[in-house]
Amino acid sequence: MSFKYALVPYIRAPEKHPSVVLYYDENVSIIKDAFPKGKVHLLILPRNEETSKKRSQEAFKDEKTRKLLEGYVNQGVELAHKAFNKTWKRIDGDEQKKMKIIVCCHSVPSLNNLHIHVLTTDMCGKNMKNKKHYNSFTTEFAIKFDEFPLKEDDYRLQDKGRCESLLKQDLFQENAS
Amino acid sequence: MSFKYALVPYIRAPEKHPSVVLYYDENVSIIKDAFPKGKVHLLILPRNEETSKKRSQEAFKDEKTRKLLEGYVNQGVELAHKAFNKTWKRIDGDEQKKMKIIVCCHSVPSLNNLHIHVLTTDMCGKNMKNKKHYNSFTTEFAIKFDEFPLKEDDYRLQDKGRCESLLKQDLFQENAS
DNA sequence: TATTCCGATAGTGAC
DNA sequence: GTCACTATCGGAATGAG
Ligand SMILES: Nc1ncnc2c1ncn2[C@@H]1O[C@H](COP(=O)(O)O)[C@@H](O)[C@H]1O
Ligand SMILES: Nc1ncnc2c1ncn2[C@@H]1O[C@H](COP(=O)(O)O)[C@@H](O)[C@H]1O
Repeated sequence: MSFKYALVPYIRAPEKHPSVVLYYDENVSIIKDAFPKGKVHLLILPRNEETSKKRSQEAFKDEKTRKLLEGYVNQGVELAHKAFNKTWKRIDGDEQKKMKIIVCCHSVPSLNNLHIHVLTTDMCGKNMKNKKHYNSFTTEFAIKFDEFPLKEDDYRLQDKGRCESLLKQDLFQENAS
Repeated sequence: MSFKYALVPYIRAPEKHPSVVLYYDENVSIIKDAFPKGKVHLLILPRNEETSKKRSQEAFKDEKTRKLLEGYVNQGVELAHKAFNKTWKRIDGDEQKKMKIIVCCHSVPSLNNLHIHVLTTDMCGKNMKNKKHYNSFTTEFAIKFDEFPLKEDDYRLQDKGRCESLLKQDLFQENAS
């Protein structure tokens, strides 16, 4: 089996991987990303076989699929917040302020099974190692979940080359003042 | 003083560097290359100031200069053989067979003072570390001493870019059968 | 096409 | 645009009372 199917076990038999799977039901598995790019990094994996085969751009054209996943996205964000707060506290002690979370799909994924990234915005996970990693979450290469469905003329529907070029950009930190 | 003049001390005052200088007289210094690319690697340095300033391509247009150096080249080869035989012996015990020696100048040198490389063909010196090193002695980038004077249309007289491109070639071993 | 140090870049192989 | 490994490539400094 190719590396491209590394997520299959968590889709097929989530019950067999309790140390990785945080939640599962008949629709999704929510797992810890094995190579986290943020302090907390989860993946939401739709279990429906047809959905899992599709690119995010195609799968989330369908409103029913989108609506179904929305609830799980909220749940994933909640899980991420909980996991983050277990290890980290704000210096100012303000527990009302919540860590920002990115919910997105890569416009050109490497793994074949549809997955939604849910990660904290710190970009300082143990496996954040290079420009490609960074840019894959901080540029338009990352399609935010709330951007779906994409407009018909969105280049990320077709132009793989342009998407890939985003990964080669210089590092840029939003809100660096 | 820039690194480009690293050889100056051995030209100006060879008597002060007995551990490096194997031979000197009023015309040349013969020294051990500080970063040998072969098991034995010597440099012949003409001491005449005008000659030392010139590129090999220009200096060896002059027959008198060539003839003067020829004798020292033979001496350098002799010294190289002696040095090599001090450390290495042929498996077949045939002492008639002598180690092959390359006598050449780099078509685009890094150090400013004219120098002739005299080195064994093993290409396995302690400081043979990269493709550039290897190709600088195994391609036309190296102008063999007996090629001088170059023909007027030899690209190595003018085309620095083409010379440099030779250094990027894939490694190739002559007589690898 | 000096050296060393260091970091970015690029190709490979993975069952 | 998986990871991990390796090779390659690229810049900067090199000096000194
Ligand atoms: N075996 C694995 N288990 C869990 N997550 C993985 C595994 N292999 C890769 N990943 C993650 O899966 C994500 C795939 O990214 P992408 O295909 O670009 O959307 C990356 O964040 C990887 O860190
Ligand atoms: N300080 C030094 N003393 C002796 N040889 C040196 C020194 N610095 C560099 N070299 C050698 O000088 C040669 C210069 O090569 P090139 O200028 O390309 O002909 C190389 O073989 C270097 O190893």
